[in-house]
Amino acid sequence: MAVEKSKNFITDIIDAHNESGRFDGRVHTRFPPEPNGYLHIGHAKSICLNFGIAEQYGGLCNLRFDDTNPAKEEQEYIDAIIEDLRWLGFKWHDRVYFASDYFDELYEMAVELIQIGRAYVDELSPDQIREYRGTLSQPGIDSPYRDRPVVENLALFEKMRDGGFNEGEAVLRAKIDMSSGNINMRDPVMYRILDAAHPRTGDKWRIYPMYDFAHGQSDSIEGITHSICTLEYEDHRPLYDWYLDNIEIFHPQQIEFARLNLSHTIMSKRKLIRLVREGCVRGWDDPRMPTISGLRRRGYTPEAIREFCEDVGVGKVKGVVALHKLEYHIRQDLNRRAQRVMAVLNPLKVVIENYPADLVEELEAINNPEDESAGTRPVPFSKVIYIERDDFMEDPPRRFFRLAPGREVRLRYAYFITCTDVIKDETGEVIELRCRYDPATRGGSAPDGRRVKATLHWVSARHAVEAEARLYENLFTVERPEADAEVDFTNFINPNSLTVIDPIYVEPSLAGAQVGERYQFERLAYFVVDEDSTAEKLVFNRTVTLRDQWRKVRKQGRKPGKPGRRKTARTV
RNA sequence: AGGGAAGUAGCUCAAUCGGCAGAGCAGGUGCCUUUGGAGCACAAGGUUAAAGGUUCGAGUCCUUUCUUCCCUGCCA
Repeated sequence: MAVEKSKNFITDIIDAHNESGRFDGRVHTRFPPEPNGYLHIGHAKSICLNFGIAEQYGGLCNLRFDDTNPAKEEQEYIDAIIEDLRWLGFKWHDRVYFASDYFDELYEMAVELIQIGRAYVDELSPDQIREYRGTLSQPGIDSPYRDRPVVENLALFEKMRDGGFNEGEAVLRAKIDMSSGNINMRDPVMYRILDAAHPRTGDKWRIYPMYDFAHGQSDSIEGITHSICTLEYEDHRPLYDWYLDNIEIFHPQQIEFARLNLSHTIMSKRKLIRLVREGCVRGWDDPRMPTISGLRRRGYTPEAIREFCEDVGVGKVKGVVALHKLEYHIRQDLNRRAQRVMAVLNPLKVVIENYPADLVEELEAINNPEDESAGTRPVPFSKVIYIERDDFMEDPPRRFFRLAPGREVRLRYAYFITCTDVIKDETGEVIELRCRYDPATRGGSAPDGRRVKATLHWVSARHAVEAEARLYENLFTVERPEADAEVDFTNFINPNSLTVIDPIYVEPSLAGAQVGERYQFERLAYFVVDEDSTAEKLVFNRTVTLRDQWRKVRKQGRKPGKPGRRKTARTV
């Protein structure tokens, strides 16, 4: 497959570097997740960007875990992140690294900064450090420990490393400028003491580097040329540059872009973890979650996600992308590849009175009209079938073309039928339809050329397979659940985000469906077989509905009804 | 007078050296149809945040103003 040539402000910068020869034409990026949660669609944008740019320029992209905080990071997340990246289809070969791989080198670099008088051990308490830092509009004050001699700092830093201090009693700080307008430059902490075992280094260390001290140097060690990160690190770039310049090692270019925000969902890891821990969803891979694993279980394809990221583009403007856009891409992809089947979610029994009671016909159905090679399959037809309850109205409004008393419609791949009778229970609810079929319309077309306005999907009652359907809607009822600082985002959780229908009736060809297989239930939606499926019962997750123009028609159809209300209002 | 960044269609992004402001999605209208799907056609959508300046000509260059966002973890 050809590499898509995308152009954006980052490729402009790279092009300029290539012209000036700053990196000798080399392009080497990295994707640096912190293993403290699962990857989500926002990460996908960064992943596509970093791996995509490397591919586009014939360069490389490393996978590097930013594991500098053992208090928050776990092996479970490392494994999940790798699985998600693989699934998305990106390859880093053997270039998977960990910031913790560089703890020894980082330590030596810190010692070097102490030796040239640019770092010192501070014994101020955390609270004092905050006070001394000043505020956004007021400069900070130098720590009383700021001007210790080099030898003392060296000894103290060793003491930190060797357990001579407790957590919070001492930190190593860069000596930069306590009056800087950029708070990151007010003697930032380089190392802190953490009494936590690290998933990879065990208990070898009790001091751990801060992000700012680890990231740039890790980039440098790996020979990264373009260190692409999100906008909130713009303020950190001077510090990124300062460390590299003062340690005097290879200097990559940090570039910041606007991370992805999606409407009707949240992207903050801290909040996603709350959804999981507070039981708002069934786990990180709940199909309602914006996580990669959630989208996977929902039935999304890697291709659709990648197309989406490409479509969204890269810029520096913070905005919110409409969820519609993601849905557009999964429909686009699934329309091409998903096999069509018939399934009835909300059944209405139909008895075809003039059809022989014991006859079963095998009708030929097209598996995928978008892909002839997908072939056909037989679908059994018999006297009693189920149709969708929504496909019948006893008193149909204008523009409702489906079944109604006396009306003729097509049963897909089967026959034209005409509704002759409506059977109701004692409450007046329609429980069964009586219809007659035209034997001459077998396959779905009339020899006399007469046409019908609607085609209905159906399932033979005798042959129907019972299954469970899980219908998902947006997890949140508002576009921006995080926008209101006063109201906790959990208040906007959509109570109807999951609807379970059990049973639904699916055509018998689905009997052996495998977990992960994607289908289009004709006229309804795309579904994927969920891992909760058993030999006895299939479970289908609704990935995304088909675009439903009837909904629009119905909305407009209400308008003619409104004048009546207005009339009433006027007369009152 | 804290520091940093961003303002182009409802949303996300384009616009070469300064040369008639474009695309995709959403929304609208219509056509077509054995998925009311898919597809196709058409129309609409803008004082490029604002003002001033330079210029034959400014989204683009200069000045000022406005709005929004980020930054006061021993998180990343």
